[in-house]
Amino acid sequence: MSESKSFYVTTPIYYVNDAPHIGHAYTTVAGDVLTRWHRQRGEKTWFLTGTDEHGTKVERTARDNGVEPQEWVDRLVETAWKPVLETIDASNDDFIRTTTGRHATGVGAFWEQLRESGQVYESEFEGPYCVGCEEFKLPGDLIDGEGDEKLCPIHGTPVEMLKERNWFFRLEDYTDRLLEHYRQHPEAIQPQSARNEVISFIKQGLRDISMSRAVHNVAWGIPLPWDDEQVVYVWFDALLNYITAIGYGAREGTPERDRFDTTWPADVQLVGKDILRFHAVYWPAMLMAAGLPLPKTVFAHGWLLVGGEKMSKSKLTGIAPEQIVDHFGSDAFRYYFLRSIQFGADGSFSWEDLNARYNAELANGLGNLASRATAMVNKYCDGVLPEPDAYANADLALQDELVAAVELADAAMDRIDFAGALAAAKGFVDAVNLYVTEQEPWKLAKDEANAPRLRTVLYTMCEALRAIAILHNPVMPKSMALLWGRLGAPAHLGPIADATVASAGHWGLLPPGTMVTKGDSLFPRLEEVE
RNA sequence: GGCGGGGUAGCUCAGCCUGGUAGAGCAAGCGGCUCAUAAUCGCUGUGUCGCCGGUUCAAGUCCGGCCCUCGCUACCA
Repeated sequence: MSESKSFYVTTPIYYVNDAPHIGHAYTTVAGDVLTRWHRQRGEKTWFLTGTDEHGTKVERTARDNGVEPQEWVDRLVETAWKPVLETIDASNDDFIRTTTGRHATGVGAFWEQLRESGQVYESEFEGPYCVGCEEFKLPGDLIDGEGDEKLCPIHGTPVEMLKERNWFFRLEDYTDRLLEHYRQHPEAIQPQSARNEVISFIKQGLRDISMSRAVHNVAWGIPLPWDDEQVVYVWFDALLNYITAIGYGAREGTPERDRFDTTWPADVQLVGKDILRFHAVYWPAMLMAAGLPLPKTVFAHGWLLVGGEKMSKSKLTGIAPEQIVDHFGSDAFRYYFLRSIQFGADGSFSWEDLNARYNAELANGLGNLASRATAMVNKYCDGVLPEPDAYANADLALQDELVAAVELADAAMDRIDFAGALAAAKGFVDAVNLYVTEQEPWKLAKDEANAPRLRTVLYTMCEALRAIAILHNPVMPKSMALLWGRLGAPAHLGPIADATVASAGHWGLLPPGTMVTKGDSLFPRLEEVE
């Protein structure tokens, strides 16, 4: 079995109880674009997303809504989470839910294995407990009362220290191994700032951590195979989705096992910086404990800021993806967030900025260029792509710029630098617009003697657009497929999804004679919103 | 408190590692062009580069101190 390994990309699994907002969509889009780019390099890929569905909160809201937890999460997944994937045009290969059998089986097997190898042991967890909430509280969530007293933030009543019997994972044993791993693999946590935080956290020394909860406190979870009074604590259930989804634990010789062998380890695991520690400390320690390879890169991206603050429901700054997509379309949504925010840093979102960038770069830039080219081929050549005459210096210079742009974009994608890749692509669009203005094909068309030159210029424009379509296809698959069709490319070059990144830089692949059509604007100019 | 980001043009940001007295895009103004989605192309920036001090012939750029802001500092996503 030496089948090639897939380039494996994951998003976090989203907590079903949350309302999907553009922050979730941002992560998913990033994963989708990264995957599509690698797919267009001709690599085998696998892109996973899904939902995290266990825990107290889900259990409680289900009860509040008068339904069983399973019914509740089924409803949320079908009405909220899966539709978002359609909205943003995600091309995930799979969708994992933590309440499904394939996940639960894998989780049980995983922890059973760790228990057998002595890495899980029984002990007591002690923490602040609120009787009103009937649950343990986080020290950081408590509010100060009189003296040393701590109060429950919900009930305002004093919490009491309570003990609970739990199973613990020997996290402490991995302190040095994790530090050593990150020393040897600086690319394993990106960006650098995220890596620093994780390393300084680990350097404090790790402590063993409770990986289960008593059923009488949290019933909505995956039971421990060896202790029916305990369920797996949500994080130690959720993290495992990345391997259960691709067949972890499947028997040798099965297709599932095959999938696992050719997919794990993940190449890029995208996470929001708020859940970095779980992914860069607990998760790799768990994998080490199970003798599995570690993900190559965990990339923590920043938050979307609205009005300078982290988006939040309580401040009513949570924005649903549809709000944007309904007006601008999924392609523009995808383009905007990846283009205007340095991946890894926090980024400001504003409707004004979105609108401005849409009009400047998509409508006036790329879209208008497509209009110019297709309109002129129709006007001057009856819609038939002309055969170019001898190339002049300006044409050759543009061809060189294309080669450079493809290289820049490809290298940027290797760094998971979406903004860099799109900047390179935009640079080429600008170069082509300038080329058109300087070559003045509309003047050439006025004199029959210039017909050969006109043909060359028109061909160059369309061929440049072919490359532009490929370069932007991972980000804007819908409109680039349209553009591909307008150029008459499908009949000769096949679907755009099959066009490789490398072929974008090979000049002259679009054969003269194709039918070029004008069509509606790819990105119509839009009025200000809000 | 400790650690880590960030503080640069009206807005969003790059530059700082490898010092040479400041850049991009957007917005605004003027001009060119007319194939195109009133689009495109060119020209136009007097900014205390958070503050103070130091090193240097020369400092957003290196060093020290300070201020503001965001985040991390163990079992909440």
